[in-house]
Amino acid sequence: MTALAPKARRNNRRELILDVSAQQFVEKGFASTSTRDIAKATGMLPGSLYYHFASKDDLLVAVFEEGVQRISDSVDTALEAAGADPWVRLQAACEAHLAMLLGTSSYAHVVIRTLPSDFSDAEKTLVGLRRQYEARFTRLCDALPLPPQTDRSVLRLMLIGAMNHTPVWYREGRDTPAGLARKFIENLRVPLVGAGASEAARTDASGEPVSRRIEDE
Amino acid sequence: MTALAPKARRNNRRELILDVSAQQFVEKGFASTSTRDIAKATGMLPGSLYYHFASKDDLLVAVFEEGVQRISDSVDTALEAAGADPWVRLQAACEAHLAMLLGTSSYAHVVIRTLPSDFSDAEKTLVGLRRQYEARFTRLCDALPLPPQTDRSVLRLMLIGAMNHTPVWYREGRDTPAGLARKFIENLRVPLVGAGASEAARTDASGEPVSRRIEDE
DNA sequence: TAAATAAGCAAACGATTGCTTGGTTATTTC
DNA sequence: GAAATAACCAAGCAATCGTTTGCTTATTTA
Repeated sequence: MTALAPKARRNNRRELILDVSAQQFVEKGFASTSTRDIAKATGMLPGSLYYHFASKDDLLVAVFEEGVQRISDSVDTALEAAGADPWVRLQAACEAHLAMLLGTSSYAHVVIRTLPSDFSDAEKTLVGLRRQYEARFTRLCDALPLPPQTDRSVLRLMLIGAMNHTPVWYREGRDTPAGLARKFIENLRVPLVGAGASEAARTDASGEPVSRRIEDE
Repeated sequence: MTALAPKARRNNRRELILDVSAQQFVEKGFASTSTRDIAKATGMLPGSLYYHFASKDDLLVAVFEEGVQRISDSVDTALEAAGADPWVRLQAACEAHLAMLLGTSSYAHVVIRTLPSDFSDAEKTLVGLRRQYEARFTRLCDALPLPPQTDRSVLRLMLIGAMNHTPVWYREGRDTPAGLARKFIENLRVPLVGAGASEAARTDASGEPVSRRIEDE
């Protein structure tokens, strides 16, 4: 070894700083969180943060990276135990995603809330990280049995948009991540009835009078 | 008259300030937009803004109100011409919502992007305005012919979340608001095929017994 | 034409911002 | 036990922030 890893010597408060930052970024937003706010919550002086991070932007990138790591791990773990059915797998991924987003940790929430375009220097990094994570949903949606003309990209983006909006309205007790994931998938899933019966009710693509949903009976 | 309306005398640059503010709030975010930025873009001096608005927060509230007004009018107008079919009506509302959100004007975008909790003083005002607007979607979703156990609140919140996420990924030319609205609705609409043939393909998603979508009639 | 007022300028206030710099302490390593 | 270094303190810098205050100008109204 000798010239091996630096390996956190002694108590390293880097993690504490990250925890506090994630929480405050979610509570007040990045721009409205001052480095002094973070320092105070960690029990340090403002300048001491710069021993661990080069800049405030750098601190956000670190929180973002940790958030992507955590939510990715969570989804991957859920998928390993999810079996083979494509809809069940997608639902499991959504449940893991929502659990991270609505849970006590703030890291995933930062990933969702942060607009990469607000950080022109790190924009590519942030977009790349998020894309790598969301690739999981691309694959999951590609595996779904869907009518041939379905736009799977739009389906995926709908689902991601719906999930990432939950922090705005979610109330603990009234719902659960698992329950929401189930309802989300239930609302998107098309019952693939045998023998293409479903196409009968499909709409005319160009937006004009669409076949009615319940017309008979 | 004598004691009648104040009635904008001469050129009133209030509207210009609002336009500029809406644009910059969307571009850089509220906290990262300084009053000096806004003043410069209007050709005024920083202090002059305070002749028209009492504070920066006040300015945001004004933009927000204008945004709610515009998107509400747009949706209402679309609904007047939309006929009676519940799905067609919902799709028309979505198209109007998306057109405002993805169009050139920034007002609606501010409404979507602004987190009321970031403005504790005006939080109730902002939430109230947004709720009044979104009530339109509550009514539209209530009118849908859906399986009895469907959670219409979740359906509505899914749709709103999906729509409000579009500014993140929308690219002009590749999609249109109308096209997206159609795909969104298409993905949510369940083809009510005759005689419940669909149940065959239903699966129990997460180990919980999921009530089937289409069971009766 | 005189008084009133709408609209904005000019200049600065105090507070807060992200960050730097030089020194200090405690722990390791040799 | 000496040298090195990880981790932080103490103090402050320059820039920017939202906002205020007093004054000027141009347009209305009477």
